[in-house]
Amino acid sequence: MELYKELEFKSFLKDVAPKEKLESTYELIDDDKKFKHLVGILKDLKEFAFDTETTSEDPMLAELVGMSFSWKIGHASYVPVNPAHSMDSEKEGRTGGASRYFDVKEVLEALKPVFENSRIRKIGQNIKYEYIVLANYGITLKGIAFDTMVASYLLNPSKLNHNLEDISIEYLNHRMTTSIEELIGKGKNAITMDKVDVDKVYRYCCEDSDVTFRLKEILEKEISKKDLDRLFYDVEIPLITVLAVMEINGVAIDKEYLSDLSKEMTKKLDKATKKIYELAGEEFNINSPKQLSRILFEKMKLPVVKRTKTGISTDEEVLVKLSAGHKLPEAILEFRELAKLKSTYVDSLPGLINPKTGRVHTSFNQTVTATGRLSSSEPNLQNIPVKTEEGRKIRKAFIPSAKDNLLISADYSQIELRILAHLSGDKNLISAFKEGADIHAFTAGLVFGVDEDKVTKEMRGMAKTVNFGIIYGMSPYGLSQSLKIEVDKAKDFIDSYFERYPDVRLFLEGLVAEARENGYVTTLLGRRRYTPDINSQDTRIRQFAERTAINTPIQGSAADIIKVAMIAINERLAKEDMASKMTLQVHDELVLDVSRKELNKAYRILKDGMENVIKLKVPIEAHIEVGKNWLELEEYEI
DNA sequence: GCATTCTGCAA
DNA sequence: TATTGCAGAATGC
Repeated sequence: MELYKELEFKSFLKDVAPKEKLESTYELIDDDKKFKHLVGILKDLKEFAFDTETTSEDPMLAELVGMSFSWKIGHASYVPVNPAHSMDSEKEGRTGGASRYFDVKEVLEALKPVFENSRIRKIGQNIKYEYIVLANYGITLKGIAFDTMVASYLLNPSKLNHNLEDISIEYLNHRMTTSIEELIGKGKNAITMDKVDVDKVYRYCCEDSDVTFRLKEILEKEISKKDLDRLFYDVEIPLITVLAVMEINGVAIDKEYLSDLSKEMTKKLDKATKKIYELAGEEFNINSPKQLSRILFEKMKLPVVKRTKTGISTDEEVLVKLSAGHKLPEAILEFRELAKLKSTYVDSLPGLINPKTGRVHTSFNQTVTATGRLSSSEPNLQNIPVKTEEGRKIRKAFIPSAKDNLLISADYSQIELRILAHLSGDKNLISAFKEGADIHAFTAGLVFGVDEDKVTKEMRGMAKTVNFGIIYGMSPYGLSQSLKIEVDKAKDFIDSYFERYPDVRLFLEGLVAEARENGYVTTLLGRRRYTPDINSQDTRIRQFAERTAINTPIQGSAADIIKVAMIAINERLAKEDMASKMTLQVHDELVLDVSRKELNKAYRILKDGMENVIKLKVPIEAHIEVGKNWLELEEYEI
């Protein structure tokens, strides 16, 4: 559940923000002389903002159709280019008159020394996008110095959007002028533009660079005011390049294996479907909660366990309970598992393979989560199944990029509890980690008052649930639900936990107090999340704010640590000129695609980078596995 | 076609 | 009435 997400009074802001033009001059570069002059200027600059116009939103498929540049307040220049495949533009009558398209190859050849000169500072809005587009033209963008999207995110990570439009309204009190879509029609882009369009459109492209450059001047001061300089310039900005390279690397997928798996699942699904129809006495859409409710609760008259906003719940928890009284719910559960895996992963992943590279290129989003974590989309490679046997089969489709390569996976062991030990300074928790104890068994020993070797599986399991719950700011009721015990029992459990870890309690209470006092909480590296609901009159909303005040510094510090590790590991891989590539990050796990020759070297860099780049009051441990796919990994140590 | 709801996958 | 995400299918406008 998500109670709090910053509202974006979008329409409101759009109505009140002024729309008058910025005091700016925009220039269309439409002959060779002007272009040469522009290149001459760019070469001698200390810094500039730029923006690319492309044919696709996916940078891995995008072709360049124009670029704008701004290097002083109130000015921008736009260079229209023809993508490589439509060089017959002259025949189409696109040249001559006031506008002319330049050949993309010639433009980029002239600009390459500028883009690759790290002494010229580059400013952008979502500049990871520019990095990837240019990389696909053989240009390595160097000197990335500022990203307005990332800056806006650090200033307030709870915002839903960090697009240029919204940042411009918030910090410049300026509403962006008409979008290209509004101007020339939806679905049209620069490829389909004619000469007249370009004469109109260049101003709007220039506005993007102009606004980006103006925003940088403001946002850099805001970043400093909030003491976010180190986090921004030493972590988030260097991370942009790391993420761009990971996205470009992509992951290889075993298409044939997935195709076989799909056929196998179709058969199983057919069987499950028939069984369900038989048990239900009729055919219906099993995927529809509405139709399923009719069958389960009206036709079969099974008991109602819980309700949703609009009807009766048929989720997993409910079906498990109903399984005791009837065979149908169990059959539905089996169907659900297969249908979910097939549609979300098995059948969708092949369609996301890039035809040029043969790999899947996820987006690692740097400005989405409220806590500082990354997110992954199109496809989300951070939720590939692992818990069930059927689900794990999907991991086998994730393979190295070459036949002689292997995957190395490294994951942090109990990173969030180690952070809790560090931040709280709790003696018991710290000594547990220093001794290398099994933390859940150790906790069980303390809470149940028995020696660690007397801890049963059940006791350990309960302690594990409590350890997780602590990180989420859980209530006695929450724990009682999770452990399926009485609320009083759960309360006793939590009380004895805090009795054994007294400084953890003080620390967590301190976080809530801090949120009330400052209006925000911070992570290890000073990342902020505001807690506007911490004094709400509404108990539910206030308690939710209290839980986020507890969870954010822990989850966010873990995000800080792995980000620093990623930068260090990438630097070392590059310095050693290695062919091994970082390909995935899953919150507490990194995956590298390595050649066998480099295995030991990559192992050392990975292990040392994850464990030693940041020092806590307790050791940080990374567990390393190697294998020929993401399923069949085996423990690896040198 | 787009937004909402329910559901379920991960750390 | 346990934190953070992304996405597919159904549904309704």
